[in-house]
Amino acid sequence: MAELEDNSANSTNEEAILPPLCSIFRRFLKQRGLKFTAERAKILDAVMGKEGLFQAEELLWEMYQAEERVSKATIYRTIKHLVEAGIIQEVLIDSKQSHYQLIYGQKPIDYVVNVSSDEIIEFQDDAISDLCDAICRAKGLEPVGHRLLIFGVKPGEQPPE
Amino acid sequence: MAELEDNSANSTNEEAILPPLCSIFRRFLKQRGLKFTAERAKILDAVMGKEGLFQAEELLWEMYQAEERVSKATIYRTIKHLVEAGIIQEVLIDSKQSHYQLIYGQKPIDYVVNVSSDEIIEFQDDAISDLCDAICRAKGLEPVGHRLLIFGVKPGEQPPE
DNA sequence: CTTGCTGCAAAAGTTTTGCACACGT
DNA sequence: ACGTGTGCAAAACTTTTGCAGCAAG
Repeated sequence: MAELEDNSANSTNEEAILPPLCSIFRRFLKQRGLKFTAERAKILDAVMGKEGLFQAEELLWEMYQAEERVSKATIYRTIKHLVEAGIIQEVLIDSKQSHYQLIYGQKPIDYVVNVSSDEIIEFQDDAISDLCDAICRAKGLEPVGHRLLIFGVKPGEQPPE
Repeated sequence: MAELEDNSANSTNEEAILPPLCSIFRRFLKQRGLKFTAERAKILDAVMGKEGLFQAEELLWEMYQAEERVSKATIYRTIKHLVEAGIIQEVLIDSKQSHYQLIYGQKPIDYVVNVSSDEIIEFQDDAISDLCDAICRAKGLEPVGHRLLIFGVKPGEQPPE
């Protein structure tokens, strides 16, 4: 089995000292009586290499290119586990396809979507995060994250009133 | 053709005096050289009767029950126009199915999702809306809306760390 | 009348599942 | 050994599209 290097801290998250992602995942799997297989290791590796958003088919294609052949079914099955492990998050941008992003050890990333051009701008804003946490607690729940898309148009191109 | 009653203000929005939704939609269609048909009228009617979230198949089923038979294809085609007309909004909750909600004349509704139970709590918060608008303008875009989901767990049931 | 619309069924695209065999623990 | 995982291909589902006849402007 391909033992993973300990490249847990990816490029967008260098400040915090966190347990290696690979260990996190193994612990999660063990705790559920699931197994850490070569395929899951490869997929985790591929996910760690992604910056920003990615899609299941994209991952499949890139792994195929990199000669890391894993079946489509396994990708989808593993993505589910990664989401449950809190390592990646599902970000819904359009309804046709799921997008994911690495979240382990990262602050929540939100998006401004330019509906005129489909351009997507990432941002992080503590005021938003704090407000979301407060709202969540006000509803009696402990916040575990949020997902925010803000839609805007280029000034001058108002949408239908 | 079934001429619509002027029931434009639905139950969750009684304060503002807005042009009837039906007129809004007709104007939108005319402006694009599209036609206002009996089917579109029936679908708009069904949408106006919905409170909160709904799905395409749900609408289809309810209309079927109400003897307002419209084909699946027409539902989907009309939903697209309603979104473009700014009458309904797509709300992405899970990646399997699109959810929609009436937005015309309504303040943006956001959601707190209890991931332990899949319960969805609606809320409105001006601070969030204002902050979103400000962030959007800071990116050089004119805000047209946003979509926010906050995820929380029942205290005591922390998700995997 | 011209152009767009509808319904149907088939297509398309993503995600899931059944099964037989292979592999962690 | 036992219980999961994997790959494959087929299935399941939502959403889209082509086409022939129909209807709105």
